[in-house]
Amino acid sequence: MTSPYARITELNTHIGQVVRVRGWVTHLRSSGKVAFVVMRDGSGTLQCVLVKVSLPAETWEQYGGLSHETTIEVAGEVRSDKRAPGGVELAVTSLTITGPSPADYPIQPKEHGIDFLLDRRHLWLRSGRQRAIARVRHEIEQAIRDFFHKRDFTLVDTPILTAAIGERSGLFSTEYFDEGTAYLAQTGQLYGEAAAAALGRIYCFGPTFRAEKSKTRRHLSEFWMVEPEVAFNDSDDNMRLQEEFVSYIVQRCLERRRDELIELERDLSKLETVVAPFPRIDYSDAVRLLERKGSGVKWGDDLGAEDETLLVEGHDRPVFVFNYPKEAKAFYMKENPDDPRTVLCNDCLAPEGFGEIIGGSQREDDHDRLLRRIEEEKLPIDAYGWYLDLRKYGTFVHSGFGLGLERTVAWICGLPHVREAIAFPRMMHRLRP
RNA sequence: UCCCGAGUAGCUCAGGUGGUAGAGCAGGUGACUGUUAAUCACCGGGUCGGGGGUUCAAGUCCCUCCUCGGGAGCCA
Repeated sequence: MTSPYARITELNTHIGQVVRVRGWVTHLRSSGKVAFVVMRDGSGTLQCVLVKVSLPAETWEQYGGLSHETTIEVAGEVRSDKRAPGGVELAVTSLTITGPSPADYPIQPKEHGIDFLLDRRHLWLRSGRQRAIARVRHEIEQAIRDFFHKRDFTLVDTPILTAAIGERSGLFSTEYFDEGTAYLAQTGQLYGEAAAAALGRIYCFGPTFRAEKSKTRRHLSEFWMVEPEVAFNDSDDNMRLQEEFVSYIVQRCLERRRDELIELERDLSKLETVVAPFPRIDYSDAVRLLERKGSGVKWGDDLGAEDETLLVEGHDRPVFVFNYPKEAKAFYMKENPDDPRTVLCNDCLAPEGFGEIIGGSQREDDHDRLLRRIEEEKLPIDAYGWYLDLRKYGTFVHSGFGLGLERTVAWICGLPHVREAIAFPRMMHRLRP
């Protein structure tokens, strides 16, 4: 009487066989003498059919003890049936409750407020939409690793606890033994530059932290970023790498996560056009274009979220905006030899108003110019001694970029807010669960 | 930090000009042999975010505080 365990996703290879399935109850429907239990095992969902007259009384009794999210083990014959969602169902002969669930399970198959759901994120993750997002995110992460691995990049894990270094925006800090204050990393880039001089092509991929008191659909206090750094790549090489990278990720999701994207009601035609090369707009041209479109932006300003949306209007793939004014960008970006007011850098703006997913640049490789920029920004020179060494001992042209994982997940899945793109989002007003 | 918006049943919300609260879903009970977020009947469920004020009377009007959401700045 011990039939084999099967995962729901593989049941169509067991038609006519008796199997056991373990999982959680997601829906209950009863018609008196026939009852339906829809269950989830993590691999898929399955409709189980219980017919009163063909079941032992105690098995039928068990049905009455079921509620939403009860953990059960069922056994029965796998049947092909047009009336079943997915075309396959289980004709139950025995049912065991292995984990009861009280009747007050809070998440119903209906609309809820975002605050309510985020307070119950640990349970919300069980819903179909959240599972689809998790699978697309996984595919994106795997695609990122495969892309770089195939191109002979070496993964270098950079520190999360750092001294004061990186960018200017808000830092999380903590006491660090006798060394004073440590800061949670906002980027692995500077360390990536050091590693690029050792290994040529590297990338880092990990969590990063920004303490800005920011409350918008594009912000998290903790998010994941992938940052490649390539020796001897100039800014043009850098953009070519970006467009090939982004196209690869999108096409791979279309190929392997189509079902999830359809469940998320994503318009796939908007993703199918994401193929390199991407259009490129010089910053100064972008400002002129924005002025014509009625934006209040002036040369020298960074571009706002609304400007970004205006720039990608009419494009069916991401758009590069390159060579921003020096003042709008970080100290480590290389001065543009053709226009010293600007630096060799680019943003990559996702279409449909999803905004900036990549920031990249060629790095300043001239020791003295970099030193001057550090002084101009009034950054603590002591902390940057090792970074300047990279220019002192065998300087080299190099470029890299950072791609925000959650923004990319949000774009590909069509999510209005990045908070759904990560299992347990960290935001200004949210540290738990 | 600034600008909007919202807090009413477990959840999502409705409550013209002030007269001490209502729906759907969820929960409970019952009916139903093929349901698809099943359907139908009945039942329980509320310090209307906190405090203060105006008034015979406040969910409703005024003040204040709190919490949250959306956006801005900044960024991936």
